[in-house]
Amino acid sequence: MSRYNFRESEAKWQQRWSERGCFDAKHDPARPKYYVLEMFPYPSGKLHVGHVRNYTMGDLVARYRRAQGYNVLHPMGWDAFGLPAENAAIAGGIHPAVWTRENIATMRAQLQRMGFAYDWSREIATCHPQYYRHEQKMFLDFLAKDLAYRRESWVNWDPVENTVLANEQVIEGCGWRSGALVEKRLLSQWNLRITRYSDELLDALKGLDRWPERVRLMQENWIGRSEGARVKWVLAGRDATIEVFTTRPDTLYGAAFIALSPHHPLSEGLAKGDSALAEFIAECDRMGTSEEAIETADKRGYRTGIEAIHPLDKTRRVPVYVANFVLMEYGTGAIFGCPAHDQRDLDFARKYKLPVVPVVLPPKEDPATFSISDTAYVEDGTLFNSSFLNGLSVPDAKRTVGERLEASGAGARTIAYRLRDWGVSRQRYWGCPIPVIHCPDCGIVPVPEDDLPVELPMDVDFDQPGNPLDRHRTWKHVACPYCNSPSQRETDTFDTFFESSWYFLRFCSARAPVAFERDAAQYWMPVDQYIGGVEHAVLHLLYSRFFMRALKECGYLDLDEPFAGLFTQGMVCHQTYQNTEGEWLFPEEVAIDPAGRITDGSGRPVIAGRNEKMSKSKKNVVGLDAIVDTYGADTARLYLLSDSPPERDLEWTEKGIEGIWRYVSRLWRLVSEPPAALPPPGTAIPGGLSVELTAIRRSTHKTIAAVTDDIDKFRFNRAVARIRELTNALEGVSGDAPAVGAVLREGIEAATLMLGPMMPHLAEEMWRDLGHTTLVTETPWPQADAELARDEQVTIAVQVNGKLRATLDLPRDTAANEVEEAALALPQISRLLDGKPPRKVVIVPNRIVSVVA
RNA sequence: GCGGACGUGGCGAAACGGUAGACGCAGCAGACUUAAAAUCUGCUCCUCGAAUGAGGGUGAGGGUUCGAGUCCCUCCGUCCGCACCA
Repeated sequence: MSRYNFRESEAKWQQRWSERGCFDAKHDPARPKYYVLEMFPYPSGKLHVGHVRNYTMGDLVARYRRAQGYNVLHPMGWDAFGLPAENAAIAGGIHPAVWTRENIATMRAQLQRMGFAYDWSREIATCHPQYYRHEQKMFLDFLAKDLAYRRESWVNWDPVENTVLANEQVIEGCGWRSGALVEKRLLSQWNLRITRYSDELLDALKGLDRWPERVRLMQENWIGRSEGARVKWVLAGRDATIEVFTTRPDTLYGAAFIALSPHHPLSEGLAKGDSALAEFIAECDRMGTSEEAIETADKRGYRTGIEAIHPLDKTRRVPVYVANFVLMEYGTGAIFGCPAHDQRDLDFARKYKLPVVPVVLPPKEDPATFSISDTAYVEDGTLFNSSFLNGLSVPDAKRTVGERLEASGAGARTIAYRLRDWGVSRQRYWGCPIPVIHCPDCGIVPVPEDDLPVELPMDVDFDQPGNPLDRHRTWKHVACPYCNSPSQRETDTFDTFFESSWYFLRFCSARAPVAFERDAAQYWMPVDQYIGGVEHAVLHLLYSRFFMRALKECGYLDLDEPFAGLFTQGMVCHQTYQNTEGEWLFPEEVAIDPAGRITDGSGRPVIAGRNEKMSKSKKNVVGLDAIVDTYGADTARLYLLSDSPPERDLEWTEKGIEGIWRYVSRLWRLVSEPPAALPPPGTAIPGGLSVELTAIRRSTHKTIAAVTDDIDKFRFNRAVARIRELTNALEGVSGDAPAVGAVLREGIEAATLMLGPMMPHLAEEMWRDLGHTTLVTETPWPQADAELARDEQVTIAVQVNGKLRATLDLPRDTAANEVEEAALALPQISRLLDGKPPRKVVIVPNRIVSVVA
């Protein structure tokens, strides 16, 4: 029995595809295009099987769409700037550029071994000056349109590493590497004005009907639109006002206090003459911003002694507090508290013994007796204790009070967003330099376009903590391009999400002297199918949507949304193992001894832990190279597609991959030793087939229709199951008549073509063995013949009182009265009816007869 | 606290409101082997039964329907996102 030699075969077909340029995308407006993209990887080292699941899905889509006649763009590149490269430099003395280049070479070779249908002529690496020069230009354009600006903001500062940390890099208030307690620091940082598009980004989510509902919801919550009002409160005895933001202007008559953020200008002003307040503010700053710090901290306030005059009733006054729970970054940095109808305000009021006056009466409550105890009432009701608002519902009261505030100039209805502008400055070396110069005379000036790119210097050292650009002897010292005074370059670099916010545009014309050619982008964009992890739901996926709008405003192109279709795939998981000391073990270090115990190979016991996402730190990774060496790329690909629905997590098991390998061998045997002799390609199938052969043909055409539908709907696991059903049936075909071979050939060819996007190498090998000289890669997707797929005989279920009692084989589309007659005549049915006529009979054509006794 | 998703055999999972468990993994039995591996064939939701068969079964409870894994309500559990957002 011959065995499929995947080693030879996979290398051979990869070479054929590459020589023929099968996957090079050509700009051709006459043809319908299809842009498939998987989120490009960070070149972290080596790929493990967990990494390649989404590339396998993307490749399936790309090859499938190509077979359907689309002009497919399917590129690959490298998100090549980032912290791990610098860490490698610090730890191993290797330059980040070298480390990154080597990793890219390794990972590119791994992807090529998998046989992915990428257009490698469009490969990009974001750390290349020919890439990042364009985003420096974009930044200058953003500056000109006021989409980029510099502002002081509070950041996470690691005092040991002397650098800013992202929120994700702060673990329980400490730096993830140094372990040092992270401080809040006020630093001058570049920001991108994403908030200019808050409303647009929110509204356009509705149109993204091929995005997962979950991701749209996450973005919606992240943008966090709240309708409310700004209300001005005049301070008694002072020539000043406080503006608060509220979503409940209807409860204004229930106001019991004003609370200011510790960073509110008024708080800071007052603190200058009030050392106790200054101390209170300092204490608030010391409080961490971690989840548990917020969870456990009490709501504390400092009473300033100032009173504010009620905007709707000049005779009423409320005390002004500075409170630790009020955020300067949201709304106006000041609130009014209505204890009766907000739980947090109620807790604060009880603590500081402030009055609790209900102003919304719940239905069926008596206004004379209704009072608030320890739970605020937040539902709808009828306004009372509220002057001109009395008797109104909450929505009506909101509108009425809004109109009144606007008429008197004391406030206005407005909308607040949770979304903040995007801080893009990083005190890092391995990133794109921010193209500005600090001149003592001209201030901060942009680098002239002709001087771009501002390239990273290569001669840097990582001996000391902090940003090497800052310490570089010459790089940062330049003359001001406008007045020639000695000046300094900005030494911060961009957040690496800057690069990934537009790389999909670069792929449209990857070697263009501009960021991207407008024509190419207008043809290829938007990405028709984007595939990646859900962890980017509000980061990369939101930034990219913002970039499209910002680039449109700067005249780069005329499109809003980058990704028309989005699919978020599940993770690949594997069992974890720990020894008794709690150290993690790689799967290959673990063995099962004859007694069935799990050991570490030298006999010491090992504890099998949870099934978790493959990660280096828990060592539950399966190397890609080892799998491809043992089973081949196609086997790995089919396993990743077949075992779980694509959106769900997949458990990688040795048994599972072995099962796929057995299937690969069976497929190989199906063509190399078919159960009946096959006629040459193109042999017509004779008429007058036997019942058995008709059934085989029907399976073939049904399978084509079902698999096509399944792939369209991203149900890859089901598509694989259908193909297996078909090949199982084909294995059972036998006979000597010429029609047998012809029908068998039709089935095997269809299966081969359908397997093409999943197991491209094996499919090519099978196709050639079937006698074809063409490539599967260049062969159209098979077409189902609806006529041939239709059943002539159907099995109809017969229920009595909802319970299945019998089945009935009848010709398709048998008349209802005949079906009913046949069903009632069945002995099992007539026995149950006991001679009485049924009360009711429901007939669903070709499916079911439901008898009510 | 707010928002969302999910709950089906030993396991991964299928199932336009219409025969629950397709397809596969694991397991059991058999064939081929001196033997093992590989391969092939059959069985495999639970209970009763030698068997035709009968009864039960999709986290729990209720409802709608001729008919509910699927739709509606209540509850339990798991997972995810956001979280002092006024």
